[in-house]
Amino acid sequence: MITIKLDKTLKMPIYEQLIAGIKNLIMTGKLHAHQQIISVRAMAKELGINPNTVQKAYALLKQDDLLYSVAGKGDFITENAVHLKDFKKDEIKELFYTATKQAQNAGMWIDEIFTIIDEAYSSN
Amino acid sequence: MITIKLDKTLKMPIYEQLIAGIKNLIMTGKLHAHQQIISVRAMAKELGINPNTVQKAYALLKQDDLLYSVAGKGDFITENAVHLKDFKKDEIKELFYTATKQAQNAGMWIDEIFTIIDEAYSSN
DNA sequence: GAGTTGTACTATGATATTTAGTACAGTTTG
DNA sequence: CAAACTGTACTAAATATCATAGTACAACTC
Repeated sequence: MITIKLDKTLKMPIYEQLIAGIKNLIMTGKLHAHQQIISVRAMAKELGINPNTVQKAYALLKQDDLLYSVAGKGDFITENAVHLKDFKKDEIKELFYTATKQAQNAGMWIDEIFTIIDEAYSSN
Repeated sequence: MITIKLDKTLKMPIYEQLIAGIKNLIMTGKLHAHQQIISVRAMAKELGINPNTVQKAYALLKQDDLLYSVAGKGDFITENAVHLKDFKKDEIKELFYTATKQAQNAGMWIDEIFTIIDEAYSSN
């Protein structure tokens, strides 16, 4: 059973949370190439949101070449999705960059940062 | 001359960017305790935005006990602002945590992360 | 007294998000 | 074949957030 967490109280729009959730399922291998993804209407029902919101997320994923649709059948994961980790790595690198810059402004030492990373990496 | 960068094209609201900018000025020592901050109207004029937007930012900073106002005189930096770095550190720690988790999902090794941090920390 | 300060309103416009409902062509299933 | 599914494309409405515009008032400075 595939589960995606949504938090309506967050500022982040539902469709973005859904996209992030699906990307995560792909990266963690829970969704693989050519596998069919749950239908727009079924996903909406399962998450308790509007089908239009799901469709928006799927459309954007299709635009990013992570999903392709077969008329009348459904949506499937693309081959290209394998490279998601590579694209994601660039985004993550940017995350670390801005976080590090903020840490410097806050007067943190690099060893302090390393300790945090170590702690986060080891924890489950 | 104190400058704060605003980018209207960003998704982040102007008032939040302003708050971040002021916090940064405090943390870098460009604004110190009991120092008067530029008035609501003057700040608005200088940044080319509406006074109401500045007021919103100031009100939130006051709520966070980083500013206090003296009727008829203006707004000033609180003593408490000295501890901004400590609060900020907790937020930054959270940033590193989520980034590290995402990095793990993307299949990055901890050494890879350390290299990025090192690079970011050394660059200006 | 004139000009400044913060603060408190009302009102408006723009935009983004989400939901609701309807419709249609293609495919699968019974 | 017919019913039930698929993605897709609309219109419409409700809601929330953000930013702007304008006005007003009490307190303070010069």
